Order: sequence, then C-alpha cells, then structure tokens
Amino acid sequence: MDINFSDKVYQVVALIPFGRVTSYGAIALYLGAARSSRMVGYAMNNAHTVNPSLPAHRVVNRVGMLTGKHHFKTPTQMQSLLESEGINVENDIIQDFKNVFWSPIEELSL
DNA sequence: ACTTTGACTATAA
DNA sequence: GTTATAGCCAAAG
Repeated sequence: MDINFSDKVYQVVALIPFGRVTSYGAIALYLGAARSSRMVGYAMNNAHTVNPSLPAHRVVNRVGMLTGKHHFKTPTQMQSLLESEGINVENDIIQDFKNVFWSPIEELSL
C-alpha cells in the first residue's frame, strides 16, 4: 500500500454515499491520523486535479460548516450540490448535520 | 534542513 | 452566546 496520505483522503471521499456528508476529522481518524484533520483539507486542494469527480462538497468541518466552499469554481456550487442531494444548507451550515453525517469508521469497518 | 502554511479541532476567556 | 488562542501534523517553499 504505497499511497500517500493525500491519496488515502481521496479514496475515502470517493466512498461518501449520496446525500451524506462527513467531516475532515472523521476522515483523518479513519486514516489513523486523527490529529491530521487539517491535512485532509490541505490534500483536497489537489483533489480536483487528481480526481475532479470527488464529492468534495460532501466534506465539511465538524459542525457542518461549508468552510471549503471558496475552493470550488464558484462559492455557491458547494451549497447547491448539497441541496441537490436533499441536504438542507442554511447560512453555510448544514441543517440536521447529525442526521446526514456519514462516518467512514462506522460504515467501512463493519 | 528550516520555515511557513492550512478546506481542522479543542479549550479558554 | 461569540471570539481568541493553542495544538496538531503533513506538504510546499
């Protein structure tokens, strides 16, 4: 398994189901680097170049805030995509975040 | 090899 | 309730 930390992030993000979201910390925790949550977002900078189809809009911070919306082509694209998947976003915050939250550890380790 | 950075998180005030 | 600060660690300069 000679893949970089960033590549692992892409793998997990690619597995996020439709209509669900997860947090940077949850991904980092699944990768065994619980305290490298910042690196998850850092890696996402190249995500669109490695695999543009990565659902980066389904990755938010721990409270469901669309912190990375400015990294999309348009700041409104992230919210639009989430709303298209049935996720209610209001003021850059995902409503019912706990309800749509997807944990890689819970879903992938079972 | 050292310094800076950052799509985070937790704690303190 | 919000705002500030510190810890954290991998990648880029």
